[in-house]
Amino acid sequence: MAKEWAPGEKIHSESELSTTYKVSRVTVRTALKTLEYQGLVDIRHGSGTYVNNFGRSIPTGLNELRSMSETISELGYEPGMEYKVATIRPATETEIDKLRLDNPDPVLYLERAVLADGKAVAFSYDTINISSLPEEVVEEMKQGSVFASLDTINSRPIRALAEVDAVISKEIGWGDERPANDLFLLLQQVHYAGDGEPLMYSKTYFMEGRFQFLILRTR
Amino acid sequence: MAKEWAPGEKIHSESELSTTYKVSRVTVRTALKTLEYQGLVDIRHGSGTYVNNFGRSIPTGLNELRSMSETISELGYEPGMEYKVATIRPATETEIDKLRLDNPDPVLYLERAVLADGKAVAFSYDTINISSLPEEVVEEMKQGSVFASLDTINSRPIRALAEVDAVISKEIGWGDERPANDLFLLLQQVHYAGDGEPLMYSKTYFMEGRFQFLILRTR
DNA sequence: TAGTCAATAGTTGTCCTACAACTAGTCTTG
DNA sequence: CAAGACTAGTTGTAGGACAACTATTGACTA
Repeated sequence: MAKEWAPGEKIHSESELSTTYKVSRVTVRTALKTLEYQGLVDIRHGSGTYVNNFGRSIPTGLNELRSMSETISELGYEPGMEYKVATIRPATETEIDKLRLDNPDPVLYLERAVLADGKAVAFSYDTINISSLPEEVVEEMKQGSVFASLDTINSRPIRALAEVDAVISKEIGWGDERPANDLFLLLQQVHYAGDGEPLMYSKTYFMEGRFQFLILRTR
Repeated sequence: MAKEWAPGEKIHSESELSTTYKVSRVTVRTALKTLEYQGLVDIRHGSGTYVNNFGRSIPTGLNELRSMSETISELGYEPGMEYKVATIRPATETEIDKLRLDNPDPVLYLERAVLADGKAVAFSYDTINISSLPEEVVEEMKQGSVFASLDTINSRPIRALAEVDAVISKEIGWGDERPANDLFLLLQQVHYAGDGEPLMYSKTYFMEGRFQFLILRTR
């Protein structure tokens, strides 16, 4: 369904949409419900469906799960990654907990700088649960995009639970692009696969000001 | 509908739920769809609906729009507010923009400390659009909960667009409960009413560590 | 025996028709 | 002029049917 009713007003009725798009009203309804959950429209009983006033001005927010690279390229920058560490080592206690492992199984640990147009915008410390991944995919992840590699075996994460914190630390990041005030916004999150298994535990430290974090909150 | 299928497994079929709860399958479907959007269940075509593995462990996150008081009391603390400033004054330029006003109309400006069990957890700087609010409600807001007052005239915000930042500043907050490191997590948000009109523009500075910010991200 | 394939029962997705519940404007009436 | 009744339009729910898909079972084959 295309984005044709752009402004902030009422759109056609469900029955009308149903006939023009040649699908049942039920299908139209579920589609509109989806838009409502995304905060794009407002469905009012007995009245109609209205495009929300901010509408197009919603940039991609934290609610939508995207890889860093995707987000960056969508914002119009050239995404990149600079690998500092990429090793396979036993899981630490926190990682065993977060990734729901039983023992200190081997995990893939990455330290990377996230680049936009060649400039670092964040430093990322990621731990990937490789217990159920084929060898070649793991090798691939040591160099390329983690999400892209997971895509090839069709097990991209579909859900993530993230915690946000403000952090001051001299220990975070490297190179001469570190912020002078040691100030970061920490996004600490666990990514889950479709079957509910934890795939990745990552701590990403964003340099304040180089990134905008938006959240759509609804009742 | 109660939370009776707690574990991480398959729940009854839609038709079954439909008969037991004596509602149509359409209604059951929309309810399940809601749960799916909230990340609680996973609906698989041809197979069934499954309770997601983390299930009950999801605490109330930023995705859900709640008043500070509600959130605090849900976490088991006694909510409170300490008013420092409560005046009606002309809107500043930023406020005109955020609240979509035309002129420097009068707005209600509040500076408050958010308390949990009597201890400050955040400092809030709020600007409320009073152009379409009755006088007595505005008076009420100068002392009580803003959300509660809006409830009485049935115009509680149903949506908010929030931006998160990490902030270091000596200018934020007051009293001897200020953090020593001047570190805050800033939640800068505009609240919208059901008709899409902006109701409130607020900047809330949370003292790092006294609050947990969770976000559920889905595809 | 082991492996492959076909059949099948169960489940979610969509469709159709009908009606209930609600909204907002129009018209009537005092 | 104001208040209430009326009404056309819209969303919400109901029930029954079938399509599309999944996972298991059982039969057949190598």
